[in-house]
Amino acid sequence: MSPPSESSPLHPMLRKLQGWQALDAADCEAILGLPHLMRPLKAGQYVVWDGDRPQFSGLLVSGFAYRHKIAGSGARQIMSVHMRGDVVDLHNSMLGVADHNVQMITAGEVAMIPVEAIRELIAARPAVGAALWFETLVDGSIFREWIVNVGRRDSRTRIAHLLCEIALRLEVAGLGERSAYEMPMTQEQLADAVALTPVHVNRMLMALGADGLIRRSQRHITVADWDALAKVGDFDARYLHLDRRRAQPVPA
Amino acid sequence: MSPPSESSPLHPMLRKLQGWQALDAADCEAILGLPHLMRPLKAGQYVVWDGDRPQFSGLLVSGFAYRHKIAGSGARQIMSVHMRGDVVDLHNSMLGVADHNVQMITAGEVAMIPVEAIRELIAARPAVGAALWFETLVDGSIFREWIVNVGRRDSRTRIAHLLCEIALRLEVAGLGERSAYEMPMTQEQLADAVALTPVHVNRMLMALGADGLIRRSQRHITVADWDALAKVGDFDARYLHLDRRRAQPVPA
DNA sequence: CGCTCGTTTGATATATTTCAAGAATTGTGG
DNA sequence: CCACAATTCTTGAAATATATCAAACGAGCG
Repeated sequence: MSPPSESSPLHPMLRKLQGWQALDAADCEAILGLPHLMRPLKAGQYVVWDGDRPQFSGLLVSGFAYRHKIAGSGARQIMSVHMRGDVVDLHNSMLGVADHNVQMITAGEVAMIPVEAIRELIAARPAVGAALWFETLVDGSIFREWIVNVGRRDSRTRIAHLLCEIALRLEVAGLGERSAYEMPMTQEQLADAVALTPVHVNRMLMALGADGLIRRSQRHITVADWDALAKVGDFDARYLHLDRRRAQPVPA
Repeated sequence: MSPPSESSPLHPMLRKLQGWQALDAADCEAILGLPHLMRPLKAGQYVVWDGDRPQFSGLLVSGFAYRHKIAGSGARQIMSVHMRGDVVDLHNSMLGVADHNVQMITAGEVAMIPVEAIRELIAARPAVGAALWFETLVDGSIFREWIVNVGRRDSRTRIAHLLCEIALRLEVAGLGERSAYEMPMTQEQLADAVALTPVHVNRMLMALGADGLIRRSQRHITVADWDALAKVGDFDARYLHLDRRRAQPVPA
């Protein structure tokens, strides 16, 4: 298990948490000093299974992942998409029994942190506890927006909304620009995120292209006019609570 | 502002938090000693408006409330339903700016607790912080289930699922039995919770009745065969994390 | 270079919505 | 406590967004 360092794989998490809550030197040291095991994962591999009693909390160091559940009908519903720096199963590990799956979209690496170490950390350093809490509160806000997206927006709007969310989050994570980025998901996965059929997702992507809102070549998305796409997607970034984030040191 | 006491309106919250986390005498005293203002609210009144910067966190003491957002199309999506003992806007008040509305379904009372007092409490008493965190984690789990419900279940299943959730939560809150309870919402509100049309909700309720799964007279719901309804509703209570709750003193 | 997975397109089916109106229940002012 | 108004619930018929089924096309991979 690694010593604290600037190049620690835990660094993206530290940066993210600092966005939510002021952390002093001791807090930072404690975070970077968390014991962890680096685990390389292939595309499609599960990080947590529904029903598990996870002993570790996974921090996504590279690659993309999603949370999902399988309904009784066999249909899959994706509930969130995650990228570098996201703690992908605080929810499951804190609650004891996983109520959903976490699966890799692409290949990547996850730092596995023992739940016990996290519990001790938040007991010892309340500011870190608060930061982690905020992280889960923002996740909650995103879940709420997804309920609206899936429940009360038509297919076109729904997809445009997801394109906006991913664009913005990639930009904030330093993994692309909102105006041009690489979509990490297939259209089938997109479909399970917006609760539509892959066929229909495809048609709507074509339509958004035909209307000049986006351009695509394979998975590469170019957003011609951000404001227009946001309008079509009924996208108001407030729910991401990015404004709550404090000034950050420039990423390495 | 009230002194701590057995009959404090904050007592239902204490009981709920004790379910998530062991609290010592000092923790309990600190919770019951929280400053608060009792606010009577009429049916339909807003507790928090989307966009507000709430200075208080509302604890629902009596009556029912829900969270909702209005999509760009004007359609409303209800994201959760709340009852006695629920803290209805930790989310909004902790995040600073409300990203959704909280509105009373029925008349009721809300204890308004200053956000500052809560922040001080969690700083001073980490166990209480942990309990509140669990509360929001469980809320998050329910949000995730609702994404699935609204996204990947057909109308009949969706409604049966909601009937089960409400039944069970009423029972746990000591406000009814799962086999016979008073539905606090109109069919129009039900519709906005499951993302359907009121007309269609009505038809499906009639259908569930015709199939002998439930009986209704006005808002009174009788569940003839719980297991059958749960099966039709693809309802697996795990997401409510009730098993995490520890033994409780019998309610007064 | 052939296979597999992902995307694209077309034709048809269907669950749910929309529109409309009547019946029942609840609330309210006199 | 009644009568009227306003919700809420119920039912029917027609419209439509999205799903389903099916097949071809394209691109990455061993």
